[in-house]
Amino acid sequence: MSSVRPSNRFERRRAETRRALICAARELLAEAGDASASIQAIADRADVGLGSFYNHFESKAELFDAAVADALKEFGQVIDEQLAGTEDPAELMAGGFRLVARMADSHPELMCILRHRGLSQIHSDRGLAPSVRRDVQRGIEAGRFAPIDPIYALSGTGGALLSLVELRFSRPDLDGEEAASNLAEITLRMLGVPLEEAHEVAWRPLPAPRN
Amino acid sequence: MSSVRPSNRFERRRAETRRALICAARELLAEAGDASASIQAIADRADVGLGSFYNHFESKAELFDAAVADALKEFGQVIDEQLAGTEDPAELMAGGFRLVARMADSHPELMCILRHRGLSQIHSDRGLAPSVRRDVQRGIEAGRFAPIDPIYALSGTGGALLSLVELRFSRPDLDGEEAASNLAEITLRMLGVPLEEAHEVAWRPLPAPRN
DNA sequence: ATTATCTATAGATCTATAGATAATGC
DNA sequence: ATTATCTATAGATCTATAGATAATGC
Repeated sequence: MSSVRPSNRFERRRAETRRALICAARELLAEAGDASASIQAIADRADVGLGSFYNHFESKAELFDAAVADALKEFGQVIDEQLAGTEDPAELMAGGFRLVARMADSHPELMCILRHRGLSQIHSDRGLAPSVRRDVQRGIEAGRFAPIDPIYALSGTGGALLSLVELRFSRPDLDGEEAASNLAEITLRMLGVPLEEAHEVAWRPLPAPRN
Repeated sequence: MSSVRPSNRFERRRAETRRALICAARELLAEAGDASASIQAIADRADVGLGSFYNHFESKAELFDAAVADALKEFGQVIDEQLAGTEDPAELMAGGFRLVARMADSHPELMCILRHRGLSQIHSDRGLAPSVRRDVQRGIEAGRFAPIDPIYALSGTGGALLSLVELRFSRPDLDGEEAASNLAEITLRMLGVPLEEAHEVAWRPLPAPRN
């Protein structure tokens, strides 16, 4: 799964073309909110000949799927990295919500894609889902969360997270930090964390961002 | 807002053409999951001349927006009708979740549209949002739910509901009733309903469906 | 020699309109 | 007479490919 460093210049050049196409697709996906850009427009944005597209992808859908997967992967990496030092599953969950709200400002392209494609990826094995599933499992085992089939916990938390993303875009007038803590708080309740505890964790100061 | 009964045959014919176009758009939207159908294909499906499209809509997006609004309106009506006799806000909320899960089987077209377009409509003033907002408000006033700004309650419950819809489609192997009750239960917790009470309400027998 | 990329283009598809036709109001 | 609908089509756009060009491996 991990991308091996291409051995020779041919493969590097090929990989670079592919990367440029995926990057262009991510941009256009975020700008339009859908996959309506023409292949010509994608190739132009990637500064790549039209014919090259067909060297890498059989259809536009295939490229956009790859672009979404790429964006979700980066999304998961950013969050995981920022929360690497946190152990408590409840704090991890709340931290995730609050970092996502901030990413609406710092990584708008990523958040636009999540907003439009996230729902169908809630149970995907890429992006944030595996981490969330693991944290839920851990929280239940530690008695921090009430016992529940993780698939429902994942659905509930994922849905709440996506609605937070939507809220950040559709209501930019609202305070992002406040929205994130509020939604984090009620999501912790959803997982069975007592009311006072959920409140405390969701509004606790965040660990300082890494580099 | 309510559609007045057209007075003469001209207006009825015009309304019928518009209705056929919206109906066709709903079908194609549900089938493809996006707005990629051509205007020609829409007109064909509606059994209407291509030129007629431009008598009613300026662009494809305008028609699809109208189709989504139409679907959401019907969605709200179906749910409201089925839950007309229920008073308790917690029971209303749980009932909504469970009816939506059933509608994945009984109204698949409606649910497909909700699945792909619902997130952006969470705070809309059409569809189910106004009813949910009202029920949340009532539940807080009655002390059934913990106090919270309704916009966050709406975000959280809406997100959980949409993830239930997604789950019904992406995992048809799961028991729909069980999924609905589980997600209803944790959503009630989210609103501050005590654990045992949330469980009881979410698994309580539903009122018999009305004709 | 091999392989990726690029340019040019054929053919398909789509949008939007013009002008003809059919149905209704008054 | 008026208005909605329908048919036919011009022009734009898009997809996919064929063949030429450029870069690298061995």
